[in-house]
Amino acid sequence: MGYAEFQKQVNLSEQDICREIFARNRKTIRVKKEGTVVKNLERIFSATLKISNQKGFQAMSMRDLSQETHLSIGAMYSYFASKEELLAMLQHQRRAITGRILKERIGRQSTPAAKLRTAILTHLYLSEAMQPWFYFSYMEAKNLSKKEQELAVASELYTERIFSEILKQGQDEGCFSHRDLQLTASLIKALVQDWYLKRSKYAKRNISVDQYGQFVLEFVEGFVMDSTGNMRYSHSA
Amino acid sequence: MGYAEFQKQVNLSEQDICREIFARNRKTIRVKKEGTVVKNLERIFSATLKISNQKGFQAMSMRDLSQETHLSIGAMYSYFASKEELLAMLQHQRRAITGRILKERIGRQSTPAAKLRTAILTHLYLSEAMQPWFYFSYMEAKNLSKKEQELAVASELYTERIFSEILKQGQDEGCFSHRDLQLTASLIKALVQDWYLKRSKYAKRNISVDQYGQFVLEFVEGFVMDSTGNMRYSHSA
DNA sequence: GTCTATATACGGATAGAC
DNA sequence: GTCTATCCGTATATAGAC
Repeated sequence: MGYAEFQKQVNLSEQDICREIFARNRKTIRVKKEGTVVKNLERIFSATLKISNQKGFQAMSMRDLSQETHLSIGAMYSYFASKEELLAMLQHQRRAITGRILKERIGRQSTPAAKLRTAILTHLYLSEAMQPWFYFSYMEAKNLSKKEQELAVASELYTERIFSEILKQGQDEGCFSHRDLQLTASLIKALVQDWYLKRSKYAKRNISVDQYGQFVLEFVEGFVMDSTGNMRYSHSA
Repeated sequence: MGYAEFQKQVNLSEQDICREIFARNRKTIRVKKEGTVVKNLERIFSATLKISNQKGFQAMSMRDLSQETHLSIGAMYSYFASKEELLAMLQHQRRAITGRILKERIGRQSTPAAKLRTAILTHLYLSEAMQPWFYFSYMEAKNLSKKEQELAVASELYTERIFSEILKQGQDEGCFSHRDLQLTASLIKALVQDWYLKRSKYAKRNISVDQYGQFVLEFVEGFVMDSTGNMRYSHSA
């Protein structure tokens, strides 16, 4: 699976994302015409991500946002009740999409080796397709309310657990070497996260997401696979 | 080399750090008595790190800081000209110490294998001894002025280069396998950074910095070392 | 050296016209 | 649905007393 193929299979346009957000928040959004809502939510989210990822969410004023979206401050407040709610919506949506797609794609694989590859690449490709969302989620997590912070931590642990359970299954079936499951999972996650945290560095060096993914796979598989190399015969489709 | 040994060899008390900051900023700091300055700088920096690492530097008000330091706002402004300068001082000091100690300790090693171990562990132990500083540097880098941001990026690339040059030397001498130098260095850095970025997670799991270091070494060496295992005989003292 | 009081600007949020 | 005008709290920074 390469990134191009992933993009074809998974629909992650800004429009689709905003339609989903509208569906979830139909009660609180005062504007009712779907076309209008989706168009303006796209502006609001993309502007928020752009400005926040440059100078931080706290430092972004509603006036900044108004200028970037070409909407008045009053109009924007038809779509969320407070700045904090805007932050929470972004975080929530990122988590929902990640969880859903990871689960779905890994579920299609049968062997632990294929699952591990799929988990790493899917996570990586998701973070590529939604890079500003992932970067934002990471950097702004500590500005959330206490309750939302707990959700963010839970989500982090959830994806880590996906990795560690695959590793466990592989160990039990004898195709992975015996390593500390939790620590291995943590390090894998760190490698995947570096892609979206330092994306401009990799862009400057002309490293594509496919190259990065292959490299991480080699790195991880060298550590995790048995020396008998039983991995070689189980590449995923 | 374990963390305990590192701590004995390297002096990184808050007091020493603040004395160094005073030395560098003698002209701009209006208070002149060294004892007073060092005492208050300790308060100011530790409070800034504490509050900022909880809710972000932008979200920390001077009133927050005043309360935590038990200094009035006016008094604090005797030590820096603006909030932005306070941010820059923290960043600058962290970089200066990191660069100096990394260079010094790696310089003492002779073989690439020993250098690699030393580079990884020294970076890790530094980030442990100064965890709030490292976390702060990472999370607040984008709030710096453009000029300071360039310094931060340069510093990031500098430490990455330290890794890639060791890898290069190892390849040339035939004791490391042939991998993409820059990418390998990036991933090593990502693994080391995860320690201070997710420190509370590791603390909850009772993973010590020594355990983490050993695990990262295994992970990295498995990827980088030749299968002949010529590493085994060159552990650093 | 440190404090209190204050200048000045900007923040989020809302009301009500259109 | 969107805009303009405005409320009111809080921000950084400074002046001048002690």
